[in-house]
Amino acid sequence: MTHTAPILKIALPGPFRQTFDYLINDLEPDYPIGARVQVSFGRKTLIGIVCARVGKSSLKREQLKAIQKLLDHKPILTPDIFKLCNWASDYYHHPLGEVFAAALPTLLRQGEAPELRQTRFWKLTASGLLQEAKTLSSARRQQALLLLLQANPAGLSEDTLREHEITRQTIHTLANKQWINSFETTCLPTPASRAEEKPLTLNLEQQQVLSAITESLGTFKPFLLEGITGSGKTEVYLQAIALCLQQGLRALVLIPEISLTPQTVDRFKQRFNNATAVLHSGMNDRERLEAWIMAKNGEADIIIGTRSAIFTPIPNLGLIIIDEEHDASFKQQDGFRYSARDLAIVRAQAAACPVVLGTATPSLTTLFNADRRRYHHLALTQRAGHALPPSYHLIDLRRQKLQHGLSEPLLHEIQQALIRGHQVLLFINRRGYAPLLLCHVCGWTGRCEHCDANLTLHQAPTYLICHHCGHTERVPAHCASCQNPHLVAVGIATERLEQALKEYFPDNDVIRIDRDSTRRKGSLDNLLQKIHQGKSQILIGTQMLAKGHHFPRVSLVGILDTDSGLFSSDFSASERLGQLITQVAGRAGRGSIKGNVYIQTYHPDHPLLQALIHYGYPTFARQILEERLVAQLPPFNCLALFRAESPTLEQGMEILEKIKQAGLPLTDNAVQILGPIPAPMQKRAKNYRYQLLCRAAHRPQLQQWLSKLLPLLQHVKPSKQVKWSLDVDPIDMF
DNA sequence: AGCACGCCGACT
DNA sequence: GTCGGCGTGCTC
Repeated sequence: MTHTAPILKIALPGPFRQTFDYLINDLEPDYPIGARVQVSFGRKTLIGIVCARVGKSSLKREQLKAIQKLLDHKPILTPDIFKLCNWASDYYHHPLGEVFAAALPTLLRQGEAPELRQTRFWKLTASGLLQEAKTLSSARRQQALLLLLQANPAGLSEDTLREHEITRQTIHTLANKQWINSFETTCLPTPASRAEEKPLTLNLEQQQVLSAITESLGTFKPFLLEGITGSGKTEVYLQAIALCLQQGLRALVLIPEISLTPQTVDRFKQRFNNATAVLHSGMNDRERLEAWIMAKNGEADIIIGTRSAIFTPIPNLGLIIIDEEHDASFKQQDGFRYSARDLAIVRAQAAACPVVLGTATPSLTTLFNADRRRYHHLALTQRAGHALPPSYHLIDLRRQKLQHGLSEPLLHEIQQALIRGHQVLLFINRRGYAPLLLCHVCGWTGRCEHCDANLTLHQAPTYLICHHCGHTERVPAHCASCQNPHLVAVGIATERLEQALKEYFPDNDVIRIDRDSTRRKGSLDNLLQKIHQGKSQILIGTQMLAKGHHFPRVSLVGILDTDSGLFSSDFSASERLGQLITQVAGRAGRGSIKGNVYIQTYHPDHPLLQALIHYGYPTFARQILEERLVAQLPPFNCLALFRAESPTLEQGMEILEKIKQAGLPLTDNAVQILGPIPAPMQKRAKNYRYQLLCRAAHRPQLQQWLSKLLPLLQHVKPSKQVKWSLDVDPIDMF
C-alpha cells in the first residue's frame, strides 16, 4: 500500500536555506515531525530533522533518494521546540538545519539514542571510609582518588573520575584493596536530599512582586523585575518556583555564563527536593545529554542553564526566569546569533506562562518595553535585611599622582577600611600586568602582528599576549627598533595591581580573580570560598567579580578605570558602563556594614557619571535612552548588521558593497543602509573586518526586507576566503 | 559546509 | 606533457 504523502521534507545541518525532499521507506509507517532521520546527501551520510510530509515534490521521483533510517519514534524536537526553532530561523534568517543543531545536545546531533546510559559509579566501602588519606602520601594517585570519594560520598561516575585524571589503574588498585566498590545506575546520582532550607520571610515589596508573578501562572505575561542589588530577587525566584511546582508545573531558569557556579545551583538544590537539571557549557557531552533527557522526560522539575538551555524540552513548563537579563552572554556572538532572552519571551508566549526578566540594571531594550507597557514592571527598591545602599564618591584624577593606578585618596580609604577589618574590592576590567609595553626612546610599542591592537604584558609567566587573537610573544630584552634596553610597562591591569597592593599592605592577603587566575576547573570556587572565609582582605577582579556574588564583609569598592567606557565608539558602551558600575557597586555593604564606592575618573563632570551616582541607574538609563532616540538607535529603531572579513584589505568591503547593491532596490524607503565601513578594530586575527549597518523604524519592515534580500545573496558569492554573516539585533559593533 | 569539476600556470 | 591552484556549483 502506498502512502498518499510519500515525501518528507528534511532540514539538514549546513548553510542551506531550503529543506531537501526524500522518499519514504514504506516499511516505516510513521515519521513524526521533529524526528531525526539518517539520509544520504551527496556522498555523505547526514542526520536531518523531519519538517513536513507532503504528497508531491518539485523534483522527479527518480531524482529523490530514500530515507535510510528513522532514528526516533517520538519527535526529538517536541512540537513547541520545533516551532521555536522555526521562529528563530525566520527571525534571525539563519538556516533551519543549523538552528536545530544548536537546539540539540551534541550527542543527539550525532545520532545517539535519547536514553539514559547505564553508568558505572564508584564509592567508598565501609573499610574505605575508615582510611586516612595521609597513609597514602607516597601513592599520590591513590590518595587523590580517596580524597575525591571522601568528598563525594554518594559516588562519582567513571567519566567524572577520568576528568579528575584518575586512571583505570588507580581505580583497580583501590578496588583490590576493597576500599571502593562500584555500582551501575541510569542517571546522575541525585545528591541525597539534604536538610531543606526554609524559605526566608519576604518584605512587603517582595510579597507584592511574588504574588504578581504567581497570580499569572497559567497565562503568558512578561515581567521586568527591577530589583536593586541585594534586594532579594533570588528569594522571590525561589518562592515563585515553589508555587509553580506546587501547581504541577515546571520552571526554567536562565543564568549568565560565568555566574553559573556550584553555589548558584546549590541554592536551588538546598531549597527543593525536586530534581534539578543543570545545563551549561562546562559540562561534557554525556552530562549535557543526561540533563536534557531528564528535562524532556519530566524527571527534572527545575532546569537551570545558560543561553542554549532555552531550547530544552520541558513538559508542563509553567515559569521562565531570566536572571541578570541585561547580561551580554544571553546573545550568541557567532554562528547562529540568537538572543536567549528574546527567545524566552517567544517561548513563554507559546507555553502560556509568565516570564520574569530580573536584574538590578535593565537593558535599555527591556526598560523601553516596560515603559511602553509591553512588560509589567515590578520593582524591589529596598535591600533585604538591614543592608544600606552604598554611597558613591568620585575621585578626580586630574593633577593627581597615581601610584600603580591608585590615587592617594583611594589608598587612604583602603587603609582605613582594612584597619576596621573590612574587605576591600578593587575593580579593573583589564587582565594581565600592563596593557602596553613602550620604548620611551623611540616610541615603539608592542603591537600584535595579526590585529590592530597592543599586546598586553603578562607576568608569571612573562609574555606579551594579544587579548584579541591569543597571539603570544616573548618579552623582548631590547626595543625592536632602537635597541634601547629599558622598555616601560604602561598602564595598569589586574596582575600589576595585585603586586602593588601586596607591597602597600604586606599584612593583608590579596586575591585576584580574572580569567587567568580561574582558568583551572574549580579554582574560581576555591578563591570565592577563601573570600567568604575572610582569609583575604583585598579582592581584585575583572567583571568576573562583579556579577551576582555576595560578599558581606566588603565595605569599600574601588573602580579604577571608568573612562574607557565613557568615550567608546560603540553605541552600547555607555549602557554597559552604567550596568557594570552599578553591579560592582552592589558588591559593597551587603552585610551590616555601610558600603562606599569610589570611582576614579578624569571626567568627574561627565553628565552620565553624574546622573549615575546622584540619581542611580534608572535615571542614568533614561538619559541614555534620550541619546538613543536622537541617534535613531535601538530600542527606537531596529538594526541588522552584516559583517564581513577577509585576509585582504579589499574583499570584505567588496562583498558588503554587493550586498548593499542587492538590498538597495528593495528598501521601499523603509530601510536605511549605512556603510560599508571598517569595523572599529579593523584587523583582527589576520582578517580585515567590515560592517554594513541596516536600520528600520519598525521591525516588520526590516524583517520583510531581509526576507527578500537573503535569497538573492546566495548568488552574490564571495571569493574563497571572504566570509560574511548577518546579526539581527546586534548588541555591539565589534 | 564539503566536495568534485574544470580551467589556467610552472614544473619533472 | 601533468600537478595543483582555487573559482563555481551542487547536494533531495
